[in-house]
This record gives sequence, C-alpha cells and structure tokens, in this order.
Amino acid sequence: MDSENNFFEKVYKVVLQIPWGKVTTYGAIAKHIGSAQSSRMVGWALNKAFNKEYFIPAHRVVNRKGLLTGKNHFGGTNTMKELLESEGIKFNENQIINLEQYFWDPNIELF
DNA sequence: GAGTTGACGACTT
DNA sequence: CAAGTCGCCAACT
Repeated sequence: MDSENNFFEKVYKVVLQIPWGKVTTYGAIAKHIGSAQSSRMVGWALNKAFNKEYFIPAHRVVNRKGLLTGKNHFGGTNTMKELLESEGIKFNENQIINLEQYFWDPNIELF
C-alpha cells in the first residue's frame, strides 16, 4: 500500500538503514522525510515501532545533543546504552561522546 | 468531537 | 550564558 509514503514507515526504513556503530538524530530523520521540524513525530513513530512485529534499532536514534532521551521508554532499563556501547560508542552517563563521529546523516548517506 | 500529550528542535527573552 | 516558549503533526484519552 502507501506504506512507503507514510511518515512513520519512512522513519522505520531510515532507522533500519542505520549502519552498525552509527547513530542519527530525530531531526535528521525528520528532515530526510520532509518534515524537518516535526522531529516529535519521529519519536512518536519509534514509540509505535515497538508495537511493530519487527525490531527497530531505536537505540541508534538519539536527540540533537546525543542524549539517550528514549532510554526512559526503552523498558526502563539501560538496554539502549548497552547496545550502543556494544557497537563501540562511548558514553558520558546518557550522552554520546563525539556524537559527530558516530553521526549518520540519512540525507547524505541515503540521498 | 475536542483537548492533551509526546523518544525534539530552534528561536526568543 | 541559561532558561523558557513556540511550533510540528499525529495519536491517545
């Protein structure tokens, strides 16, 4: 159907395309979709993503500051941080160190 | 059917 | 420099 044109489906698609050891931001995804200022919708989409049957690497999506804001929704555990650490990403508490080093921009990589 | 919330971001004070 | 407010759009109550 029009799944590929749906806002949420696009979000899922991009998040699933994030390479190992990389992360992206809600704003970047929103921009790639065409709603640069609707970064909130990206977060909503990921929240719905848990309702999906397939797993969405939402732990690779962080906010503009590199803060694991979604961690609170990740089952209330530190799964999000542990997963990213497993991918070689360093953290300072809940914030990614050298975010730009791990930042993966869908607008550039996917085009 | 209407109001409020929500994994954010950028601007203004 | 830091904190507060507005804007986006859809879903949930």
